[in-house]
Amino acid sequence: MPEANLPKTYDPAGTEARWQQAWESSGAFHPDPGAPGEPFSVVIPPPNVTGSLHMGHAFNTALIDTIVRFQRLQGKNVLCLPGTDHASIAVQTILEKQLKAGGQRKEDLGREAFLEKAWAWKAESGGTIVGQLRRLGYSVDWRRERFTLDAGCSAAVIEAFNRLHEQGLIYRGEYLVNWCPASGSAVSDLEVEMKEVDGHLWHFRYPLTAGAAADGRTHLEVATTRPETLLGDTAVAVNPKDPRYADLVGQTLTLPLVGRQIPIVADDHVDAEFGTGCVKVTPAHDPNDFAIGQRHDLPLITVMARDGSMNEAAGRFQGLDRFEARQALVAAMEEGGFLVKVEPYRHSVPFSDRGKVPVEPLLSTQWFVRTEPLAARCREALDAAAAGPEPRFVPERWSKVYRDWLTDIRDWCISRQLWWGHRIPAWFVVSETGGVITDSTPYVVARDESEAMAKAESIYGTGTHAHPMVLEQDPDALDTWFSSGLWPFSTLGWPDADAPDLARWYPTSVLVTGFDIIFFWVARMTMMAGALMESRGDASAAWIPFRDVYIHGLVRDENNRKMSKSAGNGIDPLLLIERYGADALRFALVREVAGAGQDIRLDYDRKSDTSATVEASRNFANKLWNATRFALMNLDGETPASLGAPIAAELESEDRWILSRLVRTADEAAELYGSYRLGEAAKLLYEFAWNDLCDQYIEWTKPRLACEDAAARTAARRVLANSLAALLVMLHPLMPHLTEELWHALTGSDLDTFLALQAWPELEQGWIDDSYEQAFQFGIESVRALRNLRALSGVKPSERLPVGIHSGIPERQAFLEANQGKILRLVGGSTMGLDPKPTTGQLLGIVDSDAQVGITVPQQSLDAFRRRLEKDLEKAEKEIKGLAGRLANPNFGGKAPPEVVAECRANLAEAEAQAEEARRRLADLV
RNA sequence: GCGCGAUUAGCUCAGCGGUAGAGCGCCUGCCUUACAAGCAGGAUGUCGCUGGUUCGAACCCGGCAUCGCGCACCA
Repeated sequence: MPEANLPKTYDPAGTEARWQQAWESSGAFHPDPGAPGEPFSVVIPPPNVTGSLHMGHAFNTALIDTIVRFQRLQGKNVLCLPGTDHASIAVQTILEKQLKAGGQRKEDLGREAFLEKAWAWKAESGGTIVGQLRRLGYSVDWRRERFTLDAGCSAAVIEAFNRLHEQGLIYRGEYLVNWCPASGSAVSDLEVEMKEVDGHLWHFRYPLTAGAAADGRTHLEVATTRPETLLGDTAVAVNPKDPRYADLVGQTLTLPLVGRQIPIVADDHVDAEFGTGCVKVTPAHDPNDFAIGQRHDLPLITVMARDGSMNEAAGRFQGLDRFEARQALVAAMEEGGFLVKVEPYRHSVPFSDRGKVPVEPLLSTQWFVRTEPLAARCREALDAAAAGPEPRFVPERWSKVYRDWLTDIRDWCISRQLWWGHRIPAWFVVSETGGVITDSTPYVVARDESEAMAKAESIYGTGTHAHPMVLEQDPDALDTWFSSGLWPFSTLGWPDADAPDLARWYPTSVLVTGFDIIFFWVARMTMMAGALMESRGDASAAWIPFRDVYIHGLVRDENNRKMSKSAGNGIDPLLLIERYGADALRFALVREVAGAGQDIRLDYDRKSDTSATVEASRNFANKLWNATRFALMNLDGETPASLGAPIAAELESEDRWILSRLVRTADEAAELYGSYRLGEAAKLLYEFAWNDLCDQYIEWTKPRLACEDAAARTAARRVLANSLAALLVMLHPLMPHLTEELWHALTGSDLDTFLALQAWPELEQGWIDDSYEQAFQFGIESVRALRNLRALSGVKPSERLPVGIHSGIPERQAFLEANQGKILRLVGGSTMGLDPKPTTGQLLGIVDSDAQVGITVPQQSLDAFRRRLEKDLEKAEKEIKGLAGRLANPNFGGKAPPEVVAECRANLAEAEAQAEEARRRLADLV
């Protein structure tokens, strides 16, 4: 519990743990779908259970939690739902690596034992992750925590697969897929990363079957970066417009080493300008060649096995690994006189994201999602929604990236030859094909085995077919992103259309995620929703699973590299939390965010595990701590509630000023938070708290808090207590633990009442007042000018000196008379004169053209003072020159808006007056 | 090749038509009892280069340069 006397420095560790525990055990963030309040919902991007969280997760968490905590303060019925992702291929890769280290393969364990291991891994990693998320103070509903492979999500996957299949949106077929030999699985296009590598371009001679052409040519020359695929060549292609080869099209070549006769075909794909203009065509091993093969009805010859070695079709190269085969083949070609030359060649090679090896385009029978109809629906929602694009991207530019990807999209290969994941709900009728699964084994898609059996019976259960009917479920698993694509509705209870959470919180309010998974995840979710949630919709796109998509940048390290586990430059968020506190880390991350979703850079010293950025936020936390400590010391047991709201009649200058600033800040902060400009909200509140409340208000009001006059003291207490309480509420989304702690200390609220569930401050708009703000600003500037003179004078700070301030403006004079005592205290003055006449022994300074200040000093430090005056003069003269130049331009007077011209004139007069004043002072000095 | 972003104080970044700001760092002085994780005062910039639009450009438009990212790729 908050201590009556707060210690001098804030210690986050105990405080944070205490409130995390209190929030969770009280169910503070466990919303009731039946409760009132506008619904606001977020499902968090589920982290992969691949180990522990990195800074990117902490960043994402800080942003989401700031948003949902703000919305809670707005009185909405907020659901923030947490969970984790089973990360099929990533986790399986980790586990297989572990097995390999122990000299085992997954086949040695068997499917069941392997899955047990995987679940054990999930339990450990998931536990670590959830622990880390708790340490950040995430205000999610842990009672609704989900896992993409839990019973509910699995049921959703089966249902989704069946419905998509029924709609003709899932099909099975043999196509060229990206095969990852390391994982032993197909992967999708998105899981392939193009990398530049230094390779070679081998030029080969393919002899004409006819011996020699009319012009005497005996062969064509082709070039390749992958000689081993030669064994699967079934044609050589040239451009149809290429005059060099026009007469050869239709003839055949003899494929070296193999002896196969392959045709010369004409195809537009071939660039006549590149190389010799002849391309070898290997339809079974290259996507472009596959397309050429389709157009020319070429045979497909697969020469490679799934482990990346050469197969029986490779003849004498069979059994060799694909890279060994390359060497062997080149050697054989050279020996046979078919090698023309070898050039070094830098080119892009597709690599598997997970396996980190080159992927092999391979013919394979897999399951696919037909994406175009789904993508079309998403594009329509983006372009045609009456109420604006759905979803709405923030920043908007990402919608173009999203749309472009949904245009010309290719079908999505969803089957994976993996064990860890959702097993595909399809059953092969193996009794039809001798007990084994082949590409031609018939299958049924069903919700479970008994439904599958019933379906199979109805189709194959008659007459000629084998009995008894034997089914075997497809051994393959689904792409992880298939279940992730259902996340916004599977977590809310889908496919139960009547699930209360689904009814209340779907579609979700905002999705907050990094741009790197727009394709993987964001687009998959909208596509899935288009097929499965569309029935919800009326005319509008109510099925789109989130209204807004807030895209944030990546966290980069001190060298501007993306922080990632694989690069080894990640920073464990817990390290920084332990050193500075979760609030400091959160505030630092959010504060770094610029408006446009730029990447953020977190500076970090790896030797000492320190970060200047986070430290600055920690210091801010400590500042708030001490401001509250100061308030408590002066409130004498009173609270904002017991004191009541400030009363206009008893307010002094600084009260009116801080209240005006407070209301403005609250309005602006609400606007910024609500429009996802979180970094700006953080900076605004930081400045208000530190500059306005602490540096100015508290300092000006100290004399009243200490004075004998009970009425004056109470007035000051009211303003201080209320301003601070409002500030703590406004900062709560950014620094939840600290503000919860301080708010309890300040308000004396019960333990089971939470700041997290309070309302955003309701403040009197009437407190906003420009004239008070201006008058007080004059006070601030006068004090600064006097302090500056003192600093120049070299007089000991402890020595009190007579000061003078002069202004010709009645309001200012009134302000000065009313605040003499406070000003004297702030500048270390002994007496204050309001006399305009400079006297000898005074150092004089300028506030503006109206106001001058002076201090009386025993000995003047004339050199420093002169330098200051010269500098003032120089500055004023420079300004005069600029302003006069502008005014002298006849076009300026004619075309610029009158108020700009007037302002310019006023500034000129001001600068001239200041210059004049400075000259006079300089003359006096001599 | 197509597209996107960045280029502002020593560092990290705001600002996006009226003559430049913050944090950190730096200089000077302060343990002024809320806070030295602090206070006060101060210094620091041909706003990447180059044309143009405008009375006026860090900001708008056209080039160029450098860095970074995405997509597509020619064997």
